[in-house]
Order: sequence, then structure tokens, then C-alpha cells
Amino acid sequence: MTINKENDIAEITRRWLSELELKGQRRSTINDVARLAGVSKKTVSRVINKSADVRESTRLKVETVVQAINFQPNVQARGLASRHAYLVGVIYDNPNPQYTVNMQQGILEGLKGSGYELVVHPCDRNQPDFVQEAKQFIERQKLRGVILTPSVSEDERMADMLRYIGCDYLRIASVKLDDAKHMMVSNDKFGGIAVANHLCELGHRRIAFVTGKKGFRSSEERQKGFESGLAEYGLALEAKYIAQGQYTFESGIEAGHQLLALRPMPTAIFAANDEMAAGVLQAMRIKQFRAPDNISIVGYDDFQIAKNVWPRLTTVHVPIASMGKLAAEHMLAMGTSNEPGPEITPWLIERESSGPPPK
Amino acid sequence: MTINKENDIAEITRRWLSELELKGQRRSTINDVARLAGVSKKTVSRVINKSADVRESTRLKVETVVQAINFQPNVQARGLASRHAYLVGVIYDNPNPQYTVNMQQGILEGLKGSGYELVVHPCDRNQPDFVQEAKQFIERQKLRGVILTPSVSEDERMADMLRYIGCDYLRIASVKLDDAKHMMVSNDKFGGIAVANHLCELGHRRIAFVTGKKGFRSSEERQKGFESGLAEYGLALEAKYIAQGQYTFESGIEAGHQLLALRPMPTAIFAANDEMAAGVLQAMRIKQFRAPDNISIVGYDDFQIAKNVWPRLTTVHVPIASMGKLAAEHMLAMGTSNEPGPEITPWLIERESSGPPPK
DNA sequence: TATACAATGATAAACATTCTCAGTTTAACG
DNA sequence: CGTTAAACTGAGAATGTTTATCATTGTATA
Repeated sequence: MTINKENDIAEITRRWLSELELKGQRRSTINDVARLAGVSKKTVSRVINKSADVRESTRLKVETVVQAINFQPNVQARGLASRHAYLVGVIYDNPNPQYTVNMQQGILEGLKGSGYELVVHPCDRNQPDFVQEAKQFIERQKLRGVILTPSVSEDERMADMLRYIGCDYLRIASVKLDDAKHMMVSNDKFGGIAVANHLCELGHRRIAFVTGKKGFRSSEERQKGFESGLAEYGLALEAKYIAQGQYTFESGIEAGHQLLALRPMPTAIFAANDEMAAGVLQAMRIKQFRAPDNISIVGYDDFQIAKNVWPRLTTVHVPIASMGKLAAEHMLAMGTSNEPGPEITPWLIERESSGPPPK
Repeated sequence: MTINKENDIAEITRRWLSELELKGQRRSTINDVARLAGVSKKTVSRVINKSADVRESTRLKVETVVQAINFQPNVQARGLASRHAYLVGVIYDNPNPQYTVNMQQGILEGLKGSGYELVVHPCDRNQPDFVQEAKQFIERQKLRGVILTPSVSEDERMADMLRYIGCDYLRIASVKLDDAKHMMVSNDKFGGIAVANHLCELGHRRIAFVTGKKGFRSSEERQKGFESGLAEYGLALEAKYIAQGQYTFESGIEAGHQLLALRPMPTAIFAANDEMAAGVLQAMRIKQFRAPDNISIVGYDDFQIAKNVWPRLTTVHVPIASMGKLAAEHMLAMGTSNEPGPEITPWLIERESSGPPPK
């Protein structure tokens, strides 16, 4: 039996519509497809689930009918029979909305065409039952898998729970904390190195660092990379030039005041994220200093705020949406493969906030 | 048969655990509940779905068992039988991440305890098939309902589609565009009035306005309210004091430059959102003007950026998370009631960017 | 021609609910 | 006390897939 796709679709559609008329409006089911294609529903199921053991010509027949009557498998029925929903979850506690939204957008991009949708679950690690709550969420909806973003991705209690209930998961973090299969590493160390190179090449020697929230891997890695980058130029990060921040704008202001009070003053300040860098800029403005003439400022993340301050921030761009897309793709492949998760390398974006040190 | 709750729970739990041992690990089903409670599964179903026609004593029996064996109904099976998933969707195209995230958080809050989860669907109204895509999304997952945020909430093509497929929906917008049942109005006009009052009370007479994106109801309403507020003080918004913006920081800078070039210069500028207000502030900085000494600036939304600029912005606070919560609650109630959606009134937050006009 | 293997089908059994409809209690009323 | 309506309850069908088990058919290779 040869297939003339266009004619067949028209013909099958016609037959289907006349059947509909007889039986009253009703959505098409796998049985309809099977009947119209002249195969068993088992075979239709095989085609839909992309099983390998289907002859090319058979697949074509089935696909033609699927298209003709616009068959969409019922997700609930599939879920009931296969014991998992066509849903992927993202569990997050990152307080930055731009991170969250870009990540969601990327994940959705990666999910596109797969039939999976994204369900969101913010969590609060200060709540004693946040793991239990996530567990309920996953089990109730029978999620196919979850993607974890920092900093909850660094939480071993959450990871333990996921392993325990046997749910596929992918942890996005700055360091490899788990089986490579379950990790997507964003190389924050590299970003730190890039900043060190940039500032050293500009000629800076007295360089300060504003840390992020205590215990956050991202901040630690950025600092480690920064220090090792400085070391290549024979420099060390002196303790007095390290200010503790909280990843917030306000903490950036405070850190800025603290660093600006030092003598000799640093000629460059690297803050572990853009918000704090903007805060440092704010502190400078209050004290009548200007960037980059007096002090160069560098941030990290390349969020909107980096472009909404003046001077605009030199910063490290992290391709969050791309990461989300890769994460989703990896997640979907996880069922059938054991490949390690992808590694992401951020890059430096030079803007007006950094320049040569003052003479 | 009397119920002694505590004893019964212990007893039933014991029996259930011993059964589990016999049959191997397995999740509990409605049949287990029915058997242990000595009723039919239909009755258990009635209890779970809070049907009215169940005797108090029966309900108690069933609830005791449900609690004892920690029964959680299978969402897929419910979905298959009832033709809708335990999912609510949010469809959005608001470019501001903070809006999106706060809204999601609020919706989730309102969904808490209901067993419903939230699935997200950004869309792009420039794509010709964005409605079709949303339709597929809803029908594939058989969503219980969707919440629409601006500006896609203002799109009649989307609303038509939702009515056509019979999906419950709630449109969040600045004006009543639909049946009250399907609307949640955020009173942007009121916000505009509040700003006018504030500036007029401070003594301003030459006041400028920066509009948002053309065709956006929010901007139009804010402007309308602003004008009517000015009118109460015998003022009108002159055409030359209206600058067209795009709701972006950059467009705020441009609008700022344009307004600062006017003579006589306005003594106050109201921008239709915070980002543009920050942009105006940026333009002022470049031209060596200071707020509020030379010109007062007022924004709208009270997003993070309002606090991350100096001077911090006087602005109109919109309680987005609360709106999300109310929206979710209204959505869930929509199945059984025809109540109109809630109306939200924003309020003014005074900060350092506004003050009396220069003498 | 025999053999192995890939492709396919028939059939029934899950999967765990809701829903239809009829049957049984219960309470109220004369 | 019987009657009747209303409240409550249950048996079994329906929902649309996947999965398991075998049996069968076609197809290429030795």
C-alpha cells in the first residue's frame, strides 16, 4: 500500500467527519486512529511513543491519520496507565525574579514540542517542612521530573528525598554536588577568573571583593575563581578588601561604604552579583566618587539592573535561558540515557563601569 | 456506630499496615478507603469532592479512614473521569519579571491546600498562532481554568477562544472588558488620581506625564485618573507635557531628555511605571538636575527598582501577590458561583523623589 | 529451504477515579 | 401508623491510555 500523503489526509478527514456526524461530537481517541489506519491500537501507541520496532511505512500510515483527525492523546489516560504525568516541575528559591523568569522561559523552550508542560514550585528553606511539601507536590501530580535551581539545588535533604521517591531530577549549581547525570554546572569559577583577568589587564592592583550570601556556592565559586585569576598576576585578595554582602542592593551599599573607608582605597571592586555592584555604585555616588574614574566596578549575572545604572556595569553574563533550555532537554532525555548534564561557561561583558585605575 | 476518632485512626492504621504487608508496597486507593470505612467507593468520592448529600456520620467515618491511611486521590484518574486536570494555568506576556514572579507566587498562595498546581504559559502576541498555541496548551492538559495577566488579558481573540472551548478564565486588567465574573480589575485610574493629589498638594502646577506603551490599558487608565485628579485642582495636562514612553528604562531616559528641554520646565514628572521614572531620573542626572529639589518624580508599580535608585521613588504600590491570591481563589470558586471578580485598589507610597516645587 | 528476527495484532488486564441511575433509608406529615 | 418526598447510598459502566502475553506474519540471511 503506497501512501499519497495529501490525498490520504483529505480522504481520511472526510471519512472521520462523517463518522463524527453519526456519533455526535466527540474527541478522537487512539481507537479511532487505529481503525482509520487499519492497525491495532498497540501499534498506534508504539508510533506515538516513538518505539523503535515500527516499520517506516506503518509509522507513516499512522502519522497520516493522526494528522488528519488531529488526534491528541489524552494526557490523563496516559498518565494513569504509565504512572507519570506529562509535567515537569521547577523548584526554586532564588529571590531574583529575573533569574526565575528567564529560567522558566528557557525550560519552556526546551520542553516545546514534547507535550510536556511546566509546573512551578517556589520553596522556602527556612520552613521545616519544605522538603515534605515538595514531595507531596511531586507525588500528587506524579511529575515526570524536576529541575532544581540555586540555592535549593544545593540542598542535600531535597536531593535525598528525590532519590528516595525515585523522581528524575536535575540540579543546577556552581559545583558538581551529585552524580554527573543529575548535575548541570554553571562554571562560576570561570566567571571569577574572567573578572580577575579583566581588572588586572586594565592595570589594577588593589582589588576588593563583595561576597554574596554566606554559604551560597555561587558566591564561593566566584570568589575562588577570582582569587585564582588574581594569583596568575601575582596578586592575592587581602582579607581587609573582602566585604560580606547578602546579594541585595542594600548590602551592596553597606559593603561599598565599608570598602570606600579603607586606606589605601581599592581601585577596583568586584561584587558577586549585579545588585550589590549597583549598591556599591550607589555608595560611591553618596561619597562623590565616580566610576570608573576613581574606582572600577564589576558585577555578575548581567541582569537588567546592570544596564539601568550609570555607568552601566561591566559584568559576567550568565545565559540563564539557554541553561533552562538545556536543562529541559537533558531532563527529557534522562529516562533513556545516562549522559552527564551539560556544563555552562559564562562570559565577560565590558561596559562603562570599569576602566584603568586612576594615576 | 459511634466514632472515637483517635482510637479508630490507630486501629485502622494498624489494619491497613498489615494488609500492606500481605500485598506488597502499594499506594492506597479509593477502594481501600471504601473497604475500611465500610461504604461504597462512590460515597468516598462524594466525601472527597465535598458533595452535600452525605450524612454527617458517614462523612466522619470516611474522613477518619482517609486520614489514617493517608489517602491521596490520584489526580490522573480523577482527571480521566472528570475530564479536567487539577491544574490552573497562568498566561502572560508581561515583560516585567517581578510582576510575573509576584503574580505566580500569589496565585500559588491562593491555590494552596486545594490540590491544584500552577502551570505557566508565556505568550507572544506578535506570533500569529499565539491563540492557537494557548488553546492546544489548555486542551492538551485539560486545565481547570486560566488566569490572564496584562497585556494579553486585554486581547479579545484570546478571550473568544476561551469562551469557545468553554474553559474557565479570569482576566486581570485595568478596566472591565468582560462579564464581571471573568474580570479582576486593578483600579489604575485611582492610582493616577492619587498621584495627582499628591503632587498638587505639594504645590506643583506644571506637571508632566510619561505614557507607557501605546495601546496599553494600564497606561491609558493611569493617565485618565491623573488628568481627572489634576482637574480637581483646576489643572489640565498640556499636550507638550506628555511624552510617549514604552514602559522601558531607555524610553524613560528619552522622555526625560525631551521633557527637560521644555521651557518652562515641568516641576514634576509622573511616569506610568517605575522603570521609566528611573529612566527620567537618569536623564536628570546627566543634565545635572536633582530630584526632588529641581523636579519631583513619581513612578508606578513599586517594583524593586523604585528602591534601588536615588532618590528612592515615590510611587503607587500595586499589591500584585495579593491580586494573584484573590485571582486563584476566585478561579477555584468559579465552578460553583457566579460572583463578580474582586476589584483592587492600589495606594501611594511617598519616598524621597517627590517634594515641594522649587521656588 | 530453513532459520532467525523484526514487526504486528488480538485480547485482556490494569490504572483509579467519576458518573448514571436505581435502590434504600429517613424524616416529616396527615 | 402509613404515606411520601427527600436525603442518602451503592452497583457497575465509562473514561482513554499503557502493558503484558502470546501468537502470527513478513523478510532477509545462511
